[in-house]
Amino acid sequence: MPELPEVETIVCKLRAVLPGKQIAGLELHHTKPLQGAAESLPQQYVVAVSRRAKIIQFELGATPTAPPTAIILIHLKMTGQLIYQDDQQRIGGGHPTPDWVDQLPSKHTRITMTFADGARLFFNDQRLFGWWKIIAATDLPQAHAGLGPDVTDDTFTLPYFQLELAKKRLPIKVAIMDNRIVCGVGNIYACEALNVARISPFRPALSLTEAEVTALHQAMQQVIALGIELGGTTFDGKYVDIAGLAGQYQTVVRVYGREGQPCPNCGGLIKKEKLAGRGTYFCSECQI
DNA sequence: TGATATGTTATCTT
DNA sequence: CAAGATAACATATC
Repeated sequence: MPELPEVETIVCKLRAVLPGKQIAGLELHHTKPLQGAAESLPQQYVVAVSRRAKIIQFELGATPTAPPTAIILIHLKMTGQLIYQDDQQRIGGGHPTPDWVDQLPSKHTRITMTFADGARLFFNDQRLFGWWKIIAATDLPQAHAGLGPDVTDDTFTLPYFQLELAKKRLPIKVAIMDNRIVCGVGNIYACEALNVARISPFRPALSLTEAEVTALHQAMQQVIALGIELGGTTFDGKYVDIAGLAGQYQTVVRVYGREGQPCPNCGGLIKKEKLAGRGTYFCSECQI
């Protein structure tokens, strides 16, 4: 489920509670999602919680303020959730399912992380696409190899974007969802950004004019920033009111999931077609 | 029953 | 070799 705004939201919430906590252990309910040495984790402290692309990072050290020596990398993929629970509160987020409110661990809980103070962090994932990787801090650059700049980062500059697009004949929507070009734009926000910029998802990337690339660059940053501000997107009517877990971007969504409805730019008909295997929503009038 | 799903990557086919 | 399309991962829901 999660796109970058949802991941960023989870990271912010966990950053408020995890740093300083000492890990007691990991309980593996399923072996597939975990790679790396889980036996090295007990006694380690969470020093920081960070993010790169859609990868959540728990930086671990021997004391609460030590430089991190190991990092847990977590990818939620389509259906992952991270839910933190102590005796006061339940926070976190990810794919909206009954596990948000049910007793945990549930049948979808793959990993439970326990802390010395009794708090627990549950990793739930219906489809088992998500993963945890435990690596040495020195291996972090290797783990990020091949990733382009984050859409939220200063390094995602307009000249860089122009240069990359000028090389590709790919449909523009496929290009902006390619992590080698730019990280953090998933299917929902790709559709949204192209609508804001009034560009057809099917246009070859290198066919965009300089003005169009500029508008798209800005639109991508704008829709991602709004997504983060609203705490991500929760496309599930049952859980939208659950404080601490649901996002609100779905209340301002422009085209995604709105086939047959009017375009917010021009009132034209929003259509849905398949592009590179993904549902693609766009205005048939103004996205040219 | 079949289509679809907010992600990424391997493997085909041109 | 490269671009582009398709399949694959595994499960749930409509």
